[in-house]
Amino acid sequence: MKSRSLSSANQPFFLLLQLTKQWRHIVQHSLARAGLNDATWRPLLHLLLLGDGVRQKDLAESIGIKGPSLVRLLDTLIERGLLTRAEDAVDRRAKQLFLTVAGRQLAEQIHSAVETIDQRIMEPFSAADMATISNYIRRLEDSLNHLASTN
Amino acid sequence: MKSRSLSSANQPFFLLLQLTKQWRHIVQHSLARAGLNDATWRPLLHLLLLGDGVRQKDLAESIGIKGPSLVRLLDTLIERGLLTRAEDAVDRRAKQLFLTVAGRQLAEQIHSAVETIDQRIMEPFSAADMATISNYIRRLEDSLNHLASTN
DNA sequence: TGATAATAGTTAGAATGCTATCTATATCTC
DNA sequence: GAGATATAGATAGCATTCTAACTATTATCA
Repeated sequence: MKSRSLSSANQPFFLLLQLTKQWRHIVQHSLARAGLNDATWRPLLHLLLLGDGVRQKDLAESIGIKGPSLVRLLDTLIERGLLTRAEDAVDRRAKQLFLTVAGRQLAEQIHSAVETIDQRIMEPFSAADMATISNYIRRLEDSLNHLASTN
Repeated sequence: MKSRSLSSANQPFFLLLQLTKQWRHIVQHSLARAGLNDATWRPLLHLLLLGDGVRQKDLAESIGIKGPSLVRLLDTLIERGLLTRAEDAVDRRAKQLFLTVAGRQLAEQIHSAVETIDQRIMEPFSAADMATISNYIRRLEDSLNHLASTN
Protein backbone atom coordinates (compact mmCIF):
# COMPACT_ATOMS: atom_id res chain seq x y z
CA MET A 1 0.00 0.00 0.00
CA LYS A 2 1.51 3.25 -1.16
CA SER A 3 1.19 6.28 1.08
CA ARG A 4 -1.00 9.02 -0.29
CA SER A 5 -0.05 12.67 -0.26
CA LEU A 6 0.33 14.33 3.10
CA SER A 7 -2.09 17.03 2.10
CA SER A 8 -3.47 17.80 5.52
CA ALA A 9 0.00 18.21 6.97
CA ASN A 10 0.38 21.21 4.69
CA GLN A 11 -2.82 22.87 5.76
CA PRO A 12 -2.31 26.13 7.60
CA PHE A 13 -3.87 24.98 10.86
CA PHE A 14 -1.65 22.00 11.19
CA LEU A 15 1.38 24.24 10.76
CA LEU A 16 0.03 26.84 13.14
CA LEU A 17 -0.44 24.14 15.75
CA GLN A 18 3.25 23.25 15.49
CA LEU A 19 4.23 26.90 15.50
CA THR A 20 2.38 27.81 18.67
CA LYS A 21 3.63 24.68 20.37
CA GLN A 22 7.18 25.71 19.65
CA TRP A 23 6.56 29.27 20.80
CA ARG A 24 5.31 28.03 24.16
CA HIS A 25 8.33 25.80 24.37
CA ILE A 26 10.71 28.70 23.80
CA VAL A 27 8.98 30.85 26.41
CA GLN A 28 9.07 28.03 28.95
CA HIS A 29 12.73 27.52 28.25
CA SER A 30 13.60 31.17 28.63
CA LEU A 31 11.65 31.53 31.87
CA ALA A 32 13.32 28.40 33.20
CA ARG A 33 16.72 29.91 32.51
CA ALA A 34 15.66 32.96 34.53
CA GLY A 35 14.75 30.66 37.40
CA LEU A 36 11.02 30.88 36.72
CA ASN A 37 10.58 27.29 35.79
CA ASP A 38 6.89 26.67 36.00
CA ALA A 39 3.91 27.36 33.83
CA THR A 40 1.96 29.70 36.09
CA TRP A 41 3.56 32.63 34.34
CA ARG A 42 0.48 33.52 32.33
CA PRO A 43 -1.81 34.44 35.22
CA LEU A 44 0.95 36.61 36.71
CA LEU A 45 1.65 38.38 33.44
CA HIS A 46 -1.99 39.04 32.64
CA LEU A 47 -2.70 40.20 36.16
CA LEU A 48 0.14 42.68 35.82
CA LEU A 49 -1.24 43.90 32.51
CA LEU A 50 -4.88 44.07 33.58
CA GLY A 51 -4.05 45.74 36.87
CA ASP A 52 -4.90 44.92 40.47
CA GLY A 53 -8.48 44.23 41.48
CA VAL A 54 -9.46 42.25 38.40
CA ARG A 55 -11.98 39.44 38.78
CA GLN A 56 -11.13 35.81 38.13
CA LYS A 57 -13.59 35.60 35.27
CA ASP A 58 -11.90 38.47 33.46
CA LEU A 59 -8.43 37.13 34.11
CA ALA A 60 -9.44 33.73 32.73
CA GLU A 61 -10.80 35.35 29.61
CA SER A 62 -7.68 37.44 29.18
CA ILE A 63 -5.48 34.36 29.40
CA GLY A 64 -7.76 32.40 27.12
CA ILE A 65 -8.66 29.59 29.52
CA LYS A 66 -11.88 28.62 31.28
CA GLY A 67 -12.73 29.57 34.87
CA PRO A 68 -12.17 26.17 36.45
CA SER A 69 -8.77 25.89 34.78
CA LEU A 70 -7.72 29.12 36.45
CA VAL A 71 -8.79 28.20 39.97
CA ARG A 72 -6.04 25.66 40.50
CA LEU A 73 -3.37 27.92 39.06
CA LEU A 74 -4.44 30.70 41.41
CA ASP A 75 -4.45 28.35 44.39
CA THR A 76 -0.83 27.52 43.62
CA LEU A 77 0.17 31.15 43.19
CA ILE A 78 -1.55 32.20 46.41
CA GLU A 79 0.17 29.35 48.24
CA ARG A 80 3.47 30.77 47.02
CA GLY A 81 2.59 34.22 48.27
CA LEU A 82 2.53 35.80 44.81
CA LEU A 83 -1.04 37.08 44.87
CA THR A 84 -4.15 37.31 47.01
CA ARG A 85 -7.86 36.72 46.52
CA ALA A 86 -10.28 39.16 48.18
CA GLU A 87 -14.05 39.36 48.20
CA ASP A 88 -15.50 41.99 45.94
CA ALA A 89 -17.44 44.44 48.10
CA VAL A 90 -19.92 45.20 45.34
CA ASP A 91 -20.68 41.66 44.20
CA ARG A 92 -20.18 39.07 46.90
CA ARG A 93 -20.09 36.20 44.40
CA ALA A 94 -16.93 37.62 42.86
CA LYS A 95 -13.32 37.73 44.01
CA GLN A 96 -10.75 40.38 43.21
CA LEU A 97 -7.12 39.51 42.60
CA PHE A 98 -4.09 41.46 43.78
CA LEU A 99 -0.39 40.89 43.19
CA THR A 100 1.78 40.85 46.29
CA VAL A 101 5.09 42.69 46.23
CA ALA A 102 6.91 39.47 45.39
CA GLY A 103 4.28 38.64 42.78
CA ARG A 104 4.65 42.01 41.10
CA GLN A 105 8.41 41.69 40.98
CA LEU A 106 8.15 38.26 39.38
CA ALA A 107 5.49 39.42 36.94
CA GLU A 108 7.75 42.27 35.81
CA GLN A 109 10.51 39.79 35.09
CA ILE A 110 8.13 37.58 33.12
CA HIS A 111 6.81 40.54 31.18
CA SER A 112 10.27 41.58 30.17
CA ALA A 113 11.31 38.03 29.22
CA VAL A 114 8.25 37.44 27.04
CA GLU A 115 8.53 40.83 25.39
CA THR A 116 12.14 40.14 24.51
CA ILE A 117 11.28 36.79 22.97
CA ASP A 118 8.45 38.22 20.89
CA GLN A 119 10.63 41.05 19.69
CA ARG A 120 13.38 38.68 18.65
CA ILE A 121 10.98 36.40 16.83
CA MET A 122 9.36 39.26 14.97
CA GLU A 123 12.64 40.97 14.16
CA PRO A 124 12.77 39.73 10.54
CA PHE A 125 9.32 41.18 9.87
CA SER A 126 8.65 44.72 8.72
CA ALA A 127 5.84 46.88 10.04
CA ALA A 128 3.96 46.15 6.83
CA ASP A 129 4.45 42.42 7.36
CA MET A 130 3.12 42.73 10.89
CA ALA A 131 0.07 44.58 9.67
CA THR A 132 -0.56 41.97 6.99
CA ILE A 133 -0.18 39.14 9.49
CA SER A 134 -2.58 40.80 11.93
CA ASN A 135 -5.04 41.22 9.15
CA TYR A 136 -4.86 37.57 8.11
CA ILE A 137 -5.24 36.47 11.72
CA ARG A 138 -8.32 38.65 12.04
CA ARG A 139 -9.79 37.19 8.86
CA LEU A 140 -9.06 33.65 9.99
CA GLU A 141 -10.74 34.41 13.31
CA ASP A 142 -13.80 35.72 11.51
CA SER A 143 -13.99 32.68 9.30
CA LEU A 144 -13.62 30.33 12.26
CA ASN A 145 -16.27 32.21 14.23
CA HIS A 146 -18.61 32.12 11.30
CA LEU A 147 -18.13 28.39 10.86
CA ALA A 148 -18.55 27.76 14.58
CA SER A 149 -21.76 29.77 14.73
CA THR A 150 -23.42 28.24 11.65
CA ASN A 151 -22.21 24.79 12.66
CA MET B 1 -3.12 51.46 40.23
CA LYS B 2 -4.09 52.00 36.61
CA SER B 3 -3.84 49.09 34.24
CA ARG B 4 -1.14 49.40 31.63
CA SER B 5 -1.67 48.59 27.99
CA LEU B 6 -2.46 45.00 27.11
CA SER B 7 0.33 44.89 24.60
CA SER B 8 1.13 41.21 24.85
CA ALA B 9 -2.46 40.19 24.29
CA ASN B 10 -2.17 41.69 20.82
CA GLN B 11 1.00 39.88 19.92
CA PRO B 12 0.63 37.46 17.04
CA PHE B 13 1.48 34.36 19.06
CA PHE B 14 -1.15 35.00 21.63
CA LEU B 15 -3.73 35.34 18.87
CA LEU B 16 -2.47 32.27 17.06
CA LEU B 17 -2.81 30.29 20.27
CA GLN B 18 -6.47 31.26 20.48
CA LEU B 19 -6.96 30.52 16.81
CA THR B 20 -5.57 27.01 16.93
CA LYS B 21 -7.50 26.29 20.10
CA GLN B 22 -10.70 27.19 18.33
CA TRP B 23 -9.80 25.17 15.27
CA ARG B 24 -9.28 22.07 17.38
CA HIS B 25 -12.59 22.77 19.05
CA ILE B 26 -14.41 22.92 15.73
CA VAL B 27 -12.82 19.69 14.54
CA GLN B 28 -13.73 17.91 17.76
CA HIS B 29 -17.26 19.13 17.46
CA SER B 30 -17.63 18.01 13.88
CA LEU B 31 -16.18 14.56 14.57
CA ALA B 32 -18.47 14.21 17.56
CA ARG B 33 -21.47 14.93 15.36
CA ALA B 34 -20.29 12.16 13.02
CA GLY B 35 -20.18 9.78 15.98
CA LEU B 36 -16.39 9.94 16.31
CA ASN B 37 -16.40 11.60 19.65
CA ASP B 38 -12.95 11.07 21.00
CA ALA B 39 -9.61 12.68 20.49
CA THR B 40 -7.71 9.76 19.00
CA TRP B 41 -8.55 10.99 15.53
CA ARG B 42 -5.09 12.36 14.82
CA PRO B 43 -3.16 9.08 14.99
CA LEU B 44 -5.73 7.46 12.70
CA LEU B 45 -5.65 10.29 10.20
CA HIS B 46 -1.87 10.49 10.07
CA LEU B 47 -1.52 6.73 9.82
CA LEU B 48 -3.84 6.83 6.83
CA LEU B 49 -1.81 9.57 5.21
CA LEU B 50 1.61 8.09 5.97
CA GLY B 51 0.56 4.61 4.91
CA ASP B 52 0.73 1.22 6.59
CA GLY B 53 3.95 0.01 8.14
CA VAL B 54 5.07 3.34 9.58
CA ARG B 55 7.03 3.33 12.84
CA GLN B 56 5.71 4.90 16.03
CA LYS B 57 8.51 7.43 16.10
CA ASP B 58 7.60 8.69 12.63
CA LEU B 59 3.91 8.77 13.41
CA ALA B 60 4.56 10.78 16.57
CA GLU B 61 6.63 13.28 14.63
CA SER B 62 3.96 13.56 11.95
CA ILE B 63 1.31 14.30 14.55
CA GLY B 64 3.57 16.69 16.38
CA ILE B 65 3.65 14.92 19.74
CA LYS B 66 6.38 13.08 21.62
CA GLY B 67 6.81 9.30 21.62
CA PRO B 68 5.49 8.65 25.12
CA SER B 69 2.36 10.67 24.39
CA LEU B 70 1.60 8.42 21.45
CA VAL B 71 1.95 5.12 23.28
CA ARG B 72 -1.21 5.44 25.32
CA LEU B 73 -3.24 6.65 22.35
CA LEU B 74 -2.12 3.63 20.35
CA ASP B 75 -2.94 1.28 23.22
CA THR B 76 -6.49 2.62 23.19
CA LEU B 77 -6.82 2.34 19.41
CA ILE B 78 -5.47 -1.21 19.38
CA GLU B 79 -7.87 -2.14 22.16
CA ARG B 80 -10.68 -0.91 19.94
CA GLY B 81 -9.47 -3.00 17.04
CA LEU B 82 -8.64 -0.03 14.82
CA LEU B 83 -4.96 -0.77 14.29
CA THR B 84 -2.21 -3.25 15.10
CA ARG B 85 1.39 -3.05 16.27
CA ALA B 86 3.88 -5.48 14.76
CA GLU B 87 7.59 -5.96 15.30
CA ASP B 88 9.78 -4.57 12.58
CA ALA B 89 11.75 -7.46 11.08
CA VAL B 90 14.73 -5.28 10.23
CA ASP B 91 15.07 -3.40 13.53
CA ARG B 92 13.76 -5.33 16.48
CA ARG B 93 13.57 -2.25 18.67
CA ALA B 94 10.95 -0.75 16.38
CA LYS B 95 7.27 -1.48 15.84
CA GLN B 96 5.29 -1.04 12.64
CA LEU B 97 1.71 0.17 12.65
CA PHE B 98 -1.12 -1.08 10.44
CA LEU B 99 -4.72 0.04 10.17
CA THR B 100 -7.32 -2.69 10.44
CA VAL B 101 -10.26 -2.69 8.03
CA ALA B 102 -12.41 -0.90 10.62
CA GLY B 103 -9.57 1.52 11.36
CA ARG B 104 -9.14 2.40 7.73
CA GLN B 105 -12.84 3.02 7.28
CA LEU B 106 -12.89 5.32 10.30
CA ALA B 107 -9.74 7.11 9.18
CA GLU B 108 -11.31 7.80 5.79
CA GLN B 109 -14.30 9.38 7.51
CA ILE B 110 -12.02 11.53 9.66
CA HIS B 111 -9.99 12.56 6.66
CA SER B 112 -13.04 13.69 4.80
CA ALA B 113 -14.45 15.57 7.82
CA VAL B 114 -11.22 17.46 8.49
CA GLU B 115 -10.75 18.27 4.82
CA THR B 116 -14.25 19.71 4.65
CA ILE B 117 -13.66 21.90 7.69
CA ASP B 118 -10.37 23.24 6.38
CA GLN B 119 -11.93 23.98 3.01
CA ARG B 120 -14.80 25.85 4.58
CA ILE B 121 -12.49 27.88 6.81
CA MET B 122 -10.23 28.81 3.94
CA GLU B 123 -13.09 29.57 1.57
CA PRO B 124 -12.84 33.37 1.97
CA PHE B 125 -9.15 33.27 1.02
CA SER B 126 -7.85 33.46 -2.52
CA ALA B 127 -5.02 31.34 -3.84
CA ALA B 128 -2.77 34.35 -3.50
CA ASP B 129 -3.83 34.78 0.12
CA MET B 130 -3.07 31.13 0.79
CA ALA B 131 0.37 31.48 -0.74
CA THR B 132 1.07 34.57 1.32
CA ILE B 133 -0.09 32.86 4.49
CA SER B 134 2.06 29.82 3.81
CA ASN B 135 4.99 32.06 3.22
CA TYR B 136 4.51 33.92 6.51
CA ILE B 137 4.13 30.67 8.39
CA ARG B 138 7.36 29.42 6.87
CA ARG B 139 9.16 32.62 7.85
CA LEU B 140 7.80 32.45 11.38
CA GLU B 141 8.98 28.84 11.61
CA ASP B 142 12.43 29.86 10.45
CA SER B 143 12.60 32.67 12.96
CA LEU B 144 11.46 30.42 15.78
CA ASN B 145 13.93 27.72 14.81
CA HIS B 146 16.71 30.24 14.65
CA LEU B 147 15.87 31.59 18.08
CA ALA B 148 15.55 28.10 19.53
CA SER B 149 18.92 27.03 18.13
CA THR B 150 20.87 30.11 19.22
CA ASN B 151 19.10 30.12 22.57
C1' DT C 1 35.53 -7.37 18.92
C1' DG C 2 34.07 -5.44 23.02
C1' DA C 3 32.93 -1.17 25.42
C1' DT C 4 30.28 2.87 24.72
C1' DA C 5 26.70 5.71 22.39
C1' DA C 6 22.48 6.17 20.43
C1' DT C 7 17.77 4.86 19.29
C1' DA C 8 12.72 2.76 19.67
C1' DG C 9 9.50 2.02 22.59
C1' DT C 10 7.45 1.77 27.43
C1' DT C 11 6.25 3.19 32.12
C1' DA C 12 5.40 6.44 35.81
C1' DG C 13 4.08 10.63 37.41
C1' DA C 14 3.29 15.62 36.86
C1' DA C 15 1.23 19.75 34.44
C1' DT C 16 -2.50 21.96 32.32
C1' DG C 17 -6.51 22.05 30.09
C1' DC C 18 -11.60 20.65 29.77
C1' DT C 19 -16.84 19.62 31.05
C1' DA C 20 -20.33 18.80 34.43
C1' DT C 21 -22.05 19.95 38.63
C1' DC C 22 -22.41 22.41 43.01
C1' DT C 23 -22.98 26.68 46.18
C1' DA C 24 -23.76 31.35 46.87
C1' DT C 25 -25.28 35.55 45.23
C1' DA C 26 -27.51 38.74 41.91
C1' DT C 27 -30.91 39.99 38.51
C1' DC C 28 -35.17 39.76 36.14
C1' DT C 29 -40.16 39.15 35.58
C1' DC C 30 -44.65 38.83 36.89
C1' DG D 1 -41.36 41.04 46.56
C1' DA D 2 -41.25 35.90 45.31
C1' DG D 3 -39.92 32.59 42.23
C1' DA D 4 -37.24 31.69 38.10
C1' DT D 5 -33.03 32.45 35.77
C1' DA D 6 -28.28 33.88 35.33
C1' DT D 7 -23.56 34.52 36.97
C1' DA D 8 -18.97 33.95 39.86
C1' DG D 9 -16.34 30.85 41.67
C1' DA D 10 -15.11 26.02 43.50
C1' DT D 11 -14.84 21.00 43.19
C1' DA D 12 -14.42 16.52 41.01
C1' DG D 13 -13.01 13.79 37.56
C1' DC D 14 -11.34 13.11 32.85
C1' DA D 15 -8.17 14.02 28.62
C1' DT D 16 -3.96 15.14 26.60
C1' DT D 17 0.37 16.36 26.75
C1' DC D 18 5.08 16.49 28.80
C1' DT D 19 9.77 14.93 31.10
C1' DA D 20 12.56 11.50 33.37
C1' DA D 21 13.95 7.08 33.82
C1' DC D 22 13.92 2.25 32.20
C1' DT D 23 14.52 -1.92 28.82
C1' DA D 24 15.93 -3.84 24.63
C1' DT D 25 18.34 -3.45 20.57
C1' DT D 26 21.50 -1.40 17.21
C1' DA D 27 25.47 1.35 15.75
C1' DT D 28 30.12 3.22 16.43
C1' DC D 29 34.96 3.05 16.93
C1' DA D 30 39.43 2.23 19.42
